[in-house]
This record gives sequence, C-alpha cells and structure tokens, in this order.
Amino acid sequence: MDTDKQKLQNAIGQRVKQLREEKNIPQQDLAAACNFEKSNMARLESGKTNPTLYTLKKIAVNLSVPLEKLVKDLN
Amino acid sequence: MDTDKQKLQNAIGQRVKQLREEKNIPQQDLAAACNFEKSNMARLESGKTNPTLYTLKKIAVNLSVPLEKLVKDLN
DNA sequence: TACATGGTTATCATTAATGATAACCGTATT
DNA sequence: AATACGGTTATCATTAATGATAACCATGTA
Repeated sequence: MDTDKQKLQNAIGQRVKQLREEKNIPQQDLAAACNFEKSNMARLESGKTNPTLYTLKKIAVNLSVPLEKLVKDLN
Repeated sequence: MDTDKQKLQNAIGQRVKQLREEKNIPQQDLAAACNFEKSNMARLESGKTNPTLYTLKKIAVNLSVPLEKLVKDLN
C-alpha cells in the first residue's frame, strides 16, 4: 500500500534530489556537507525515511535554500 | 549548552503553540486531531523533540496552515 | 468541597531515524 | 585491465521519536 506517510517520504526525497541536481552537487558532496554518509543521503532521496526537522534544516542550509522551499507543496 | 538542534526544537515548539493559540484550539484537541496523546503534544511544544516531517505535516493539516508556514523563518 | 478543563512532567516500551560500513552497479577514462 | 566517479542497496548498532499511561498543577465553577 501507499500511505500518506510513504507519499510524503517519496515527495521530500524527490524534492531534495531535484534541488541538488539543479545545483549540480553530487549526492556525496551534499551528504558530506551535512555530515551524513552518502549512503544515508541516497536512502533519504529514495523515500525510505521520514526525516526529522533538523535533518531537513541541514539539507536546506547546504542547498542554500530556505527550509520552506524544501517542504512547499509536497504531494 | 544550547545547540542549533535545540534552538530549532524550541523554535518549532513555539511556532506550533503560537498558531494553535491563535486559533483557540486546546492542546488536547489538536493532539486528538493528529492522533497524538496530549502529553506528546506538550512534549513537542516544549521543544523536547526533533519532530519528523510526517509529524509536522499532520500538525499543519490540523492547524489548517500550509506546512511551509510551520517552518518559515525558524531561527 | 468536589469536579472539570487545559496543560505539564515523568516514565516505559516500541518503532524508526540516523551513523557507519561494505559491497555493489554503470559509465568514463587511462 | 584498472581506476575513479556518482550512485544504490543491504546490514547492523545506537540513538531518539513516538505511543501510551499516570500523576500532577493551576484555575474556574457548581
């Protein structure tokens, strides 16, 4: 099944990926800037986790976008 | 100490509380609408947790505000 | 006094996010 | 062929978010 939660996870994963690629930042570079392992960034972008606010904030900072842009119109 | 993470938690807690009170919704009613226990809503509003995206989404929906409004200009 | 309302704090169990490592897959390059 | 790059997936341990319950503390009010 495809729950609301799963849809949200997929949406945020896609959003991060899209913004990252727009800026031509490799997954591993963004991961490093956020102090994540590259594997964990892949996990997030593939919608396998329900990230915490602090995780989203770190990603926003390192993508140089405001946090609200990361979560605007998800779904 | 007062880490970035802790400041963010305090900020989101205050934001939720502020929006909830503007709408005159008791803590326990918002909690119930989100399928939380009232104790857990108090915990979040007092900055004791780093909420997940899905938790924030449920709160936004039940406060009738877009998710981005919940996270805009946090600290 | 007794009761209800709105909120807080503490505690414990369970679930899931995150940290970390390793093994992979393509593609390109030397 | 070997190496590097960007990315993916699986796994395991640790941490923390969440679920749930109970005991409280005000304040108001019947």
